Amino acid sequence: MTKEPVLRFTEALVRLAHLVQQVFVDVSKEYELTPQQAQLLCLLIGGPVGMTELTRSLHLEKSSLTGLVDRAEKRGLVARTRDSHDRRTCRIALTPEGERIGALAHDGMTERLEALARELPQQHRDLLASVIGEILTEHTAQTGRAWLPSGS
Amino acid sequence: MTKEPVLRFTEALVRLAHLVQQVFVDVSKEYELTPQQAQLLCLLIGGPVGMTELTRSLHLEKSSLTGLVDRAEKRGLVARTRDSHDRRTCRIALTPEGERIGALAHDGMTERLEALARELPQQHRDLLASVIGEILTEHTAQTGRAWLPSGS
DNA sequence: TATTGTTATACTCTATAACTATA
DNA sequence: TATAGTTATAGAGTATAACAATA
Repeated sequence: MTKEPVLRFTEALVRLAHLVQQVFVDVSKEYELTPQQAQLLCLLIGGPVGMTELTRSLHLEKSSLTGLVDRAEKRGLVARTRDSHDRRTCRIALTPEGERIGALAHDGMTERLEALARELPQQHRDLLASVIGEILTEHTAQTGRAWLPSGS
Repeated sequence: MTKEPVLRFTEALVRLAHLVQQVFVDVSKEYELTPQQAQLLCLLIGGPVGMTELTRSLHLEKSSLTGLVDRAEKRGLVARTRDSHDRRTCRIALTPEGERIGALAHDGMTERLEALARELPQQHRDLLASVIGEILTEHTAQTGRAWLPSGS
């Protein structure tokens, strides 16, 4: 028999999500990014991504993404590249500055999230990651890209 | 020895948070609420709360909260009440309609989050809640209020 | 003076609908 | 015609700074 947890399962999930979100917001602010911009940068760390794929990853309408990319481009963080045979499409790539800030933000968040669990025995940490993994493999697409949000 | 998890700990946290957030967004939309309005309603289910306490719970500046409450009030979901001896303060309470929608949204989210784990053995679910509880008790204030976001 | 909350302003984020360019 | 992306527009969310009312 397992000990009855203090928190209900759903409440634990919601509160954990809020905590992670707050880390995201705080670290983004440190680098003068909005959380959405930080998420975009983290998503692009693995290499350029097309607009359509980004709308799916970020769960955004294409026009919303256009605006997000516009503002990130104006700040010199990303650039649109047209290197495909289909001249309608474009791919979004990090600029050197975007690469730098994106890496800093990513590392900052990783550090802060690790810190959340610094009192946790390694065994519990692995357990948590494993069980979360069970949930995620059922409910999110596999893309291999780090920090891809939930959706397909 | 514990089996090495498939996901790194921080990546598991981030992706889980995105998944929960998406549930929040989806369910809110079902009831024609913004996620922020839904969060506000859920927070008020336990009873009226003052503006200052709300800014802390929601991690918002007071002016941002004024706008959020204004819009929720205009939709008939909440009402400002001035029942204190200090006539500067006000408390935000759910209207009957807000109570109704808030309960529906809360239950909808609970249901959807439970569904995420329906393939998980109860033992794993309890384990997850326990370990998350360990993290939360260290990093969030105790208020006893359901679905309070991370902060104090 | 200090605190509580609002107002004014500016910007970001988001969606819907209409549009342009390419396929 | 269909698809990829942009533009136009409207509304929500957020922060900073200045303000009003109360303590």
